[in-house]
Order: sequence, then C-alpha cells, then structure tokens
Amino acid sequence: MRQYRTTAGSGEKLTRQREAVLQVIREREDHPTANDIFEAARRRLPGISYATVYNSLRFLKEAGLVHEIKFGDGASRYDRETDRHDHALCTQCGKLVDFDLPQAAALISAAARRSKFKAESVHLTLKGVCPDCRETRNL
Amino acid sequence: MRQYRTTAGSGEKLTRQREAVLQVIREREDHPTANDIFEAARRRLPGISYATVYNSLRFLKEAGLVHEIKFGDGASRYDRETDRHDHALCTQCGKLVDFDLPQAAALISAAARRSKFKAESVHLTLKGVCPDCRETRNL
DNA sequence: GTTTGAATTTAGAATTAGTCTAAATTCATT
DNA sequence: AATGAATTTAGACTAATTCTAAATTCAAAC
Repeated sequence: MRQYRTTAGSGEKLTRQREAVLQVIREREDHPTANDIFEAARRRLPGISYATVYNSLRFLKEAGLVHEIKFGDGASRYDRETDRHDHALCTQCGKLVDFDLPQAAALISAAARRSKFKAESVHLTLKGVCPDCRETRNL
Repeated sequence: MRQYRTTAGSGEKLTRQREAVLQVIREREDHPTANDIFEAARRRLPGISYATVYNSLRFLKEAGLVHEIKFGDGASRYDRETDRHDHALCTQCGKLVDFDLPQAAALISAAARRSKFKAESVHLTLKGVCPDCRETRNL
C-alpha cells in the first residue's frame, strides 16, 4: 500500500506566495489591509492572485506568524506583532498603532468572572485622536 | 424672505419608522443585527424598508439612543444599553453579553499615555466560551 | 386650508470585503 | 516518469452596508 503525504500540519509549507505575503507584512510597520498586501505582494511576485493573498493570510494567521485585527469598519488589518498587545485607533485618519498596557492582561480573569465566560483572550482598543491629527489644526 | 426649517439638530424627529426600530431594540435583551431588526420592525410596520432601518439605526446612534457594536465578523449588533460597558463574545455560538468592568474605565488614561493619543473611549472585549456552550459537552 | 420645500422613506442598484469553485499547476514521493 | 495531495489562479458569488433617485410626509408660510 502506497503512502501519501498526510501532513497538512501547519507551519509546514511556506510557499513562495506565502513567503511573499509574510515579507510584505514584516517589512512594514503600519497595519496593511489585505488589499495593501496584495498590491505590495504583486510587486514581488507579479502573478500572485487576490485569492492567494487571502489564503496565505489565513495560513499565516493559523501558523501564528501574523496577527489579524478586525474592527467593524472596513477591512481587516494585519500585524507582524503576534504577542498580546493593545491597539489605538485614530477616529480622524484611521491610523492604528500598537501599544502594550501591562494592566490589560490582568483584566482577563476579572472579565471572565464578571461575564461568566471561560476566557480565551482580552482585546482592548483605545479610540481617540493620534498625535499627528491633533497637531494638524484641530485641538 | 421666507424662513424654512434649518433644524436637523439630532433628537428632533422621531418618526414612526425610527420609533419602531427603537422599540425593537429596547424590547430585546440580546443584541440584534440590522437584519434581525428589519424583520422585527417589519412586523410592527409592514412597509418599512431595509434602507430605512439602516438610516434609523444611524439616526438613533447619533442621537445616543442606541449603541452599535462592531466586531470584524459579520454584521454589526445593536444594543439598547448606551452607558459605557464591556462585552464578552462566545467563540463557539457567537453570543454576545454585556458586562461592566469598573477597572476598564480607569485604563483610559493609562492607554492614552502609552499610545500618545487624545483618548475618546476604551473598548474591552473578552473572547471565550459562554456558560451555555461550556455546559454542552465541550469542557 | 393650500402651497412649499426640506427631511424622510422607499426600492433597487452599487459597493466593499471576503469566500467559494473548478480547473490548472506544483512538487514530494513512489 | 507517474501519482495525487496541496496550492494557486481567475472569476463568480455572497453578505453587509451604502448610495441614488423618485415618491412621500409634514411643518411652516401664505
């Protein structure tokens, strides 16, 4: 009886396409959307398709190599930072920045107690005005 | 020179349609989507259109009468509770519950300091497994 | 009480973000 | 070289929401 590959265990096949997507995310310090990533990946690998970018993003996310951030507004953004951290979203220009609030991690058990949920993760987002927008004439 | 209405100041015109939408949200203790609200509103006001439900939701939100909750997944949910509070989202059944974590409100200044943003609001979400799903055979 | 026009509602088209499908390609293993 | 599982591709499809243009409502001015 012949033996075929039964793998599919994540982290295995970092294809050219997946690698290109990962590079794109790692080389930027902002938080690109799938579309931004598609455009940048296309420059590295001109034939890459939109669907592949989405497939790659799912793969990389499941492999723990990138982090997906979803707000209700518009498209998901992707983040090379995979450790737990918090986000601040500018209500004027949409800029998204990472920061870490050590206290936030500690809230997980309090939140679990209050909500009666079995906790998996806590997500804290600050909405406000970023330094750039504040400077630009609208205090 | 004739004087026409220059109002448009929010909170003014609670039309039949807007009132119906508000009633629907107030009478439920879960967090319906726009589509849920449309279906329920249709029972009260059979001619109401989808677009009007969306328009009404925007109006009510701006008037501070309802609260919109957006996660990246699927549709926005609407909440009759407009005071600051936190959310827990079940990763298995999608149930969304409100709870209040008094400590969360205090994080706003710490978060502002870290991120250098001018703070407007903090949003804390716990992801995990709700009591019902935990009970149902998957500890 | 009729006219007026701004605001609102309606129905359906349009848009956006993302997923699905089926055929073609890749590539490690036999 | 042959095989077939995994991946990629292009484009069709879906879901949520917004937009558009015509019809309706309604308070204010006459």
